[in-house]
Amino acid sequence: MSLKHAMLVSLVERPASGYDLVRRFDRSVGYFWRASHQQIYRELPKLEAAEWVSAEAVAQTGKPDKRVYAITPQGRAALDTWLARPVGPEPVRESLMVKVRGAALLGVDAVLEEIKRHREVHADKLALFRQIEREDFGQGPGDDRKTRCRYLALRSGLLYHESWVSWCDEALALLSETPPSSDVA
Amino acid sequence: MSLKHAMLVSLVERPASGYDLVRRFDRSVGYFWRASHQQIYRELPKLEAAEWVSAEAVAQTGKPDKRVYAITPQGRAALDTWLARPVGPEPVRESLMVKVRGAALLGVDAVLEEIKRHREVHADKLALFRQIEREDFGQGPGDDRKTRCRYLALRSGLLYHESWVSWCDEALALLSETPPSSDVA
DNA sequence: ACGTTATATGCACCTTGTTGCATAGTCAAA
DNA sequence: TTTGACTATGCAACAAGGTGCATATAACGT
Repeated sequence: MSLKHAMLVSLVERPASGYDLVRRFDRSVGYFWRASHQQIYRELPKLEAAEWVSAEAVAQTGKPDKRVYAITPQGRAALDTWLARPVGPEPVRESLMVKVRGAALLGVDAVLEEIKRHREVHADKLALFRQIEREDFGQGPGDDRKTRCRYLALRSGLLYHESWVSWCDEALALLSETPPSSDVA
Repeated sequence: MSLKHAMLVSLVERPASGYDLVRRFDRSVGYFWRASHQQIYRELPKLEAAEWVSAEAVAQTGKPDKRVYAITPQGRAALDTWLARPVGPEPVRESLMVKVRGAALLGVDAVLEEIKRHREVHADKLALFRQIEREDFGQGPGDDRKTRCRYLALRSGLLYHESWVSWCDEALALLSETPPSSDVA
């Protein structure tokens, strides 16, 4: 429900083309909301039809023309409404956990590999986020609201990947040492 | 992609009707994979068409008739294939974080309420999971594979909600004390 | 001349998930 | 006797997301 709103938030900062939005989603916004370029380009005409954004064609030299979108007052109002509307946490969907449940019944080997792979992915993200924390927030979370919000977004990613790495370690320890015959014991 | 497989895993334990599956998803499986009854009933004919499950009509006294589904050897094979196929972590999609990013630009008040609500939800889950941990795993994670997998699923939920509660506390502290004029300072 | 990378935009098809509605039998309580 | 709770199963419409494919300009290197 909130791809539209994530795009609006991005457009509040400054107007952008579809391509710009894709890149923003790949960078900052993408830490907490993934979207493919197909999805984004598909939403833009809808946002325009709802008059939440206005579009302007911009000719460029040396590059293809582009369409630059800006948020409208109606879009801004829609965003305010959405911000005020309480929404619960996203429902959890973890296929890794489905596999762990499967491991209980079907054997643990394939899942151990999978857990190792997940650990690696999360550890990489964690290292990246820790580096950003050192570089951008070595002096603390900052004083103004904007900086602190960026800091909190980063912290959210940090805590998330930290807890996953911890879990993977626990899981690898517990499942590796389990005697193979334990399921019939 | 893994609602089908989550259902198969559930059916490996024992055959079940659609209604049984719904209840299992609401209870144990639902800690890491949500599914509505509409979704589950929609998948069942597809699983049957793929011959991953077989169905049998069962007449009951005192209750409506039901269709009981059991996993087939082909279903079991499909499940093994899926377990062995590496899949990355689920993409992150956190509308709360989109709102926090919005708060940086549009004001913090609505989002503070939202964070408080999230904290409450996560704290409730956490309390529940801690209670289950005490009751079922007071003596530790257990010795056999099945128990340990249940334990790990629980741990995953625990760590997840713990990290959210921590984040909410950080966020409330940082955003409450931010001087309201800081965005123009 | 040829491939690669970056810019820039999209369509088509399919799967997955949500929302609202619909039906029907049994049982217990009010 | 009606109301509500539990069992049991679904359809229709829509929103959201994923996969694959398609196109075009222009800079840069080889």
